[in-house]
Amino acid sequence: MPTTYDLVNSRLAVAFDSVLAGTDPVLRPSERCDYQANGVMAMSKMLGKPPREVAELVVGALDFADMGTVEIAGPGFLNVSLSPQFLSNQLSTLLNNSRLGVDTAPSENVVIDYSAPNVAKEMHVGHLRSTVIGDALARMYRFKGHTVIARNHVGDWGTPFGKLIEHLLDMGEDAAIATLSIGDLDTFYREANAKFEADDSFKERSRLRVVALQTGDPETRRLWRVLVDQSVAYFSEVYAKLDVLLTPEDVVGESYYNDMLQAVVDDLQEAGLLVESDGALCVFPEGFVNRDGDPLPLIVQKRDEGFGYAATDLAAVRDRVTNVAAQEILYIVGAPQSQHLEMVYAVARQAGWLSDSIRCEHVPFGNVLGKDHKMFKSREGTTVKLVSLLDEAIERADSQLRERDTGLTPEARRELATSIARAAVKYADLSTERQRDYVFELDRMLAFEGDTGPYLQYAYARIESIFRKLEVPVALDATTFTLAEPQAWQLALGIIEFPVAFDSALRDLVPHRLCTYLFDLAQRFTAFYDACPVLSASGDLQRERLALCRLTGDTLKLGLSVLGIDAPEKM
RNA sequence: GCGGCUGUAGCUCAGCGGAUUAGAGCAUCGGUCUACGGAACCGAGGGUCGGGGGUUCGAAUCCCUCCAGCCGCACCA
Repeated sequence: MPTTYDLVNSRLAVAFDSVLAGTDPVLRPSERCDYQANGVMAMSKMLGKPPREVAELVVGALDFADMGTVEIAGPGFLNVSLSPQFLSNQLSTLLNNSRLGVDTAPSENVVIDYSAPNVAKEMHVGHLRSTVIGDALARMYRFKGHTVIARNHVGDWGTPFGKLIEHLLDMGEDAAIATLSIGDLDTFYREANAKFEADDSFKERSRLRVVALQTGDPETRRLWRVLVDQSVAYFSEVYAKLDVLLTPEDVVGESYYNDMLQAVVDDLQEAGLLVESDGALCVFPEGFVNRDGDPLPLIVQKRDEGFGYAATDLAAVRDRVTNVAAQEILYIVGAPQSQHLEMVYAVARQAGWLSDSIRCEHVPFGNVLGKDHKMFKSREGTTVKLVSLLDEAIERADSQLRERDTGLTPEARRELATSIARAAVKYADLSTERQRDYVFELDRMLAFEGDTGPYLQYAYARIESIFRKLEVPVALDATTFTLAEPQAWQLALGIIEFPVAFDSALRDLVPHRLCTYLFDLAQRFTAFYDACPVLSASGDLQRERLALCRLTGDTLKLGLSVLGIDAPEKM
C-alpha cells in the first residue's frame, strides 16, 4: 500500500510537473502544519520567476481537495494540511494492515556478514556492535521480504591454532572441554599464549601442529573441530542471552574458504591482475597508495605461500556471488577495516566476480567508549566480556525492579530484567548514528526516562495495560477517527509515518533512524495519553482512542521487534 | 605524508539529497494533576552548529581551507 507521504507527494508532484517537468516537491513533515513542500524555491530559480508566483502556479494546478488543503506560506513554501477524513481513512487502512503500511519488496538474496568472533577467544565489547547492528539489519531485511543469508565469519583458522591444539592436548581433552564449555575462553587462550612465549619446545610443537592442521592430519583436524565446536556452542549461549538470531548454521568461518583459495589465485592470474612483489602475489587495485605514495597491494598469497585474510575475503566475495547467488552483500565490520574492504571489493570487481548490479557494501561503525571517552575497558584495563556486560545490565535492571515492588516472582522478575537489560544495551547501540563512537553508560541506558529502550518498552506496557483493564472488548476495525484534540492529531501523524521511517532506515542501513522515529512516536503517545483519557471515555470516542492506542502499540512492538528488541506486555 | 571518520546547548545525542524562529533526552528552574501504570505531562533558561573563507535570495546541511580527536596505510585478522 502507498504511504500517506507517497499519496500526498505524488499528488503534489503532478502539479509541480505541470509547471516544470521533473521537479521534486521536496515534501517534509512540518512543525507548522502537517507537511511542507519546499520544492517551489528551487523551481523558481530554474524558471527565473519569483517563488510566490511559482507557488501560485503550482497551487493553481493542484488537485488536492480530497486530501486536504495547501497554502502558500513565507517566501514560497507550501504548507500542507490533511483533512480529518483523509487522515482517518489512512489510519483505518493501517488498522487492517498487519505490516502497518510497510510494503514487501521483490525478494532478493541478501548476505549479511556480522558478529565474527574468534574461536577459543572471548566475545567482548568489540563484538557488540557488529552483532547487534547486524541482527537488526537482518530482521529488517527479512521483514521487508528478502532472504537473508547470515554469515558469521568466525576466526577459526591460522597459526594460533597450533598452540591452541597443543594446549588442549596438554590439559587433556576433557579438562579443556570443561573449561571451554563454561565459557572461560580467555583463560584457555591466555595460558596457551603464555606457554608459547615461555617454552621453546611448546613453540616447536605448535609450529608442527600448524603444519599438521594445514596438511589435513585427521587427528589434528579432530582436535581443531573440538575447539571450534566448543566455541560455537559458547557463542550460541551469548547470542541467546542477547536475543540475537545467529545460529551455528550461520557460522561459515575462515576455514570454509580454504579449498577455494587456489581458485581465487587462478582466477586473478587468468585475469592478469596478479603481480609478484617481494615474493608475495599481490593485486594493486587502482587508487590505493601507501605512506610513500606507492601503489598499495592486496596481498593474496604471502611470500611463504600461505594465504592471508585478503585471500579469504576475496574467496568469500566470490563464493557469495557465485554459490550463494547474493544480490546484496553487507559487511557489518568496524570502520578501521574500511580501506581493506574497499580494496577487496575493488579487486573483486576487477576480477569480474562483482558486477555493478550487486550491492556490496561495508557497513562501518564507531567504537564503544568508556566514560573517560577512551576505548571501553574494565577497571583493570582489560577487555570486557560481552556476557559480563549483559549480566551487569541484568543485575541493575533487576535491582531497579526490586525497588519498585512489582509483585513478580523472582523468576519472572529476572526474566523481565533480562528483557529490559537487552533493550537498554541494544537500543543504546542502535540509536546513535552508526559511524559515531558512543559512550557506554549503563545508568543512562537503563533509565526509564529519556531516549532509552526501557522507555519505549514502558510506553508499550502502558498501552497494553489499557486493553487489559477494558471490561468489554471493543471492535476496532471499523473505527472512524475525528482526531479532535491536537495530541490525537499529532499521534496520528506519527503513526502514518512508520513505513517511511522504516524504509528510509533500511535503504540507508541506519537503524538509528528507526530508533529516532520510535522515540518520537512514544513521546507523541504519552502526550496523547495524558490529554485524552481512554477508559473513562465511551462510545465512538473511546473506540477512536482505543484504536489510536492499538495502532501505536502495534507500531512500537513491530518497530522494536525488527530492531531485535522485545516489548513485554507488563513491566 | 596520503586517506577515512568524528567535532551541534553543562552532559548524551538527532537534524546534514539547503529553506519559514537550529531540535530531543538528561541535568537545572518553574508549573499541572488524587494520576487509564507519576517510570507522567506542560513550560522556561541554556547553542556565533570546531575556526575561517566561498557558492546562494537563503548554509549545521554544498565547496575550499585550517584546527582538534580517533583510525587505516605490505605478508596479523
